[in-house]
Amino acid sequence: MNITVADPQPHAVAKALKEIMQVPENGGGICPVRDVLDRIGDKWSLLIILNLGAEENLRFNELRRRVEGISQRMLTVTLRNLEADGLVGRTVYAEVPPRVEYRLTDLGRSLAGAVIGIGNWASQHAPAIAAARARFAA
Amino acid sequence: MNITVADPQPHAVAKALKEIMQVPENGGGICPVRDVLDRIGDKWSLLIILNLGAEENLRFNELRRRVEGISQRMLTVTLRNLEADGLVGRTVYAEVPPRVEYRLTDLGRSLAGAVIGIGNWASQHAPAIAAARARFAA
DNA sequence: CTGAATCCGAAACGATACTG
DNA sequence: CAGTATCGTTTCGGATTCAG
Repeated sequence: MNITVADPQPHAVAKALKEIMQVPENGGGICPVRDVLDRIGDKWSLLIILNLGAEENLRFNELRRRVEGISQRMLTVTLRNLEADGLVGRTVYAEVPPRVEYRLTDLGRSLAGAVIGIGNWASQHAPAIAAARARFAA
Repeated sequence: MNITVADPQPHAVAKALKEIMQVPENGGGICPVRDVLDRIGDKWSLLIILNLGAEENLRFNELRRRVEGISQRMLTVTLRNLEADGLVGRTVYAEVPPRVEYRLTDLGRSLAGAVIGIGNWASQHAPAIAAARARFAA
């Protein structure tokens, strides 16, 4: 199953990109795309969002197992940032041992939907990138 | 104008994400999404791709002016990486003063199409993120 | 189990100077 | 114009330790 953007003509892509990259006059001079990419463009944010989007909710260590290679520190730090941005919600259950569940907010889930396009692209074109890299190395 | 993914049901998003995040058995144990995000998840790659996607081609300093804040060094470095990944093409004209044009390859343009979803999301939800951040700061 | 706090090395990044 | 080279800084992120 794939959810993809309709494959547009090159010109349509260019037109859409021109509009997206414009800096709104009333926005204080900052491009919203820049703003958002600065937030989720780090090493772990998108991976966490994608994994959270695949489930209803996940506990801290469940999430840690899925995001292979992430350290405890970075998972904590990144989750706090995503929480501050309103993309991830955090629920603490007063039990012992403690249980904490993370889930995407509505905002975060809408982002996950947008990121599916990247995910599909990555799944389909990873071999092409690997091939290009091998070619370039020579 | 917007090119968006069809707004799917939450369950459809989850199902799509589960498939995307799976590690293929034959892929040597690496998730293609991880692989791609490690490449384009740096500070400048996506911005360069988006700007190149908005035009047929751009010269070095044209591109530099559009990607506000990038240093000459990082523009060079990032362009070389994108070239190595087969996303950007580079054409040198033997003139004086020298002229070098950069353009997306077909592969790069297909990625730009996928990133439009993020761009649209960013344009639409940047205020929501800013609001969440302000709320969280308190 | 879920964190916070500290330390420290590696990598990313920017500034500057120089070149064909 | 379009880079390359070098240097210094900053930031990122991993390892470890401690705690509720």
